[in-house]
Amino acid sequence: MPELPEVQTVLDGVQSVLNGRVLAGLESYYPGTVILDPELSDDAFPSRLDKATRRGKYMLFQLDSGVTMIVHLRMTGKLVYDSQAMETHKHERARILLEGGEAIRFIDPRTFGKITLLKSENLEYYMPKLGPEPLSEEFDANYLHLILAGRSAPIKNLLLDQRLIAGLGNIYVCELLFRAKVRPQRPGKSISRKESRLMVKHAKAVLQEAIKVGGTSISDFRRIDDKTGEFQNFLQVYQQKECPKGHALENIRLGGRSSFYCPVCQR
DNA sequence: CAATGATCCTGTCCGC
DNA sequence: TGCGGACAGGATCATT
Repeated sequence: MPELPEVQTVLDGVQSVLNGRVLAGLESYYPGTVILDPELSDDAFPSRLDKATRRGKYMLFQLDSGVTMIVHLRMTGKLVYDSQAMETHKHERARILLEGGEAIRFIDPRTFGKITLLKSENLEYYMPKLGPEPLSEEFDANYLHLILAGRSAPIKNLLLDQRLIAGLGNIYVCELLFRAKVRPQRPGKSISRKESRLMVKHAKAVLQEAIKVGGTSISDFRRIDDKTGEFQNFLQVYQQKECPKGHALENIRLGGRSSFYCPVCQR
């Protein structure tokens, strides 16, 4: 489900829910969903939220007990706020307990999502090495051109590699490649400096537009308040039949993922 | 190191 | 209606 704009949308929602509230605990209902740092202190809870941040598709909740909670939604994870959470939902894998019976449910049918609770000073050990944030200044034409040099893999696969750029996923890569008029199967090293500049520009634009409207709600993505995002209404190629100019789109598989592109507009 | 494919799971959709 | 197969927004591990 969630790429950078969706994760940012969820993070903003969770932050407003947690603001001023006391976190009482974390319950796990499915083996492997919750990961606990062996060095975790016993007094992780009760605590309050110090700071909520996003790194790529990871949400980081820094608690004032010296503990950090990392949430990754992977494909189908959702966070759902309930003012009175009683029986567990069918796909509820974990629950963040708040004071007074309130809770944030972690719903995840495919069980790929993870919540990690760790001593804040061990954060580096628990976070993978990620590339720059696509919305940061560090991600510019120079950087992109540099990491593409000498690479024979398709540009789409490289843009999805979180070690190179952190936060892009299948939907937004399809969209930015269309806007930059670059075919997804082009080898990284074949991308010109000019095309690198266009891809950077359009990556930032498409992400910012999506954040502005609360992300893309394909299938069942929801904000924590259960509202849908709106960016699915602005997709130009992902899961579409034709491009805005009316050309029939191709859908090929790259790295095991469906890749929509326009054979006329993209070169 | 780079590239590719399999894998972790469950639900949904499509064709027969 | 039922069944089998393909597919799904992600990341990691093994293999070549």
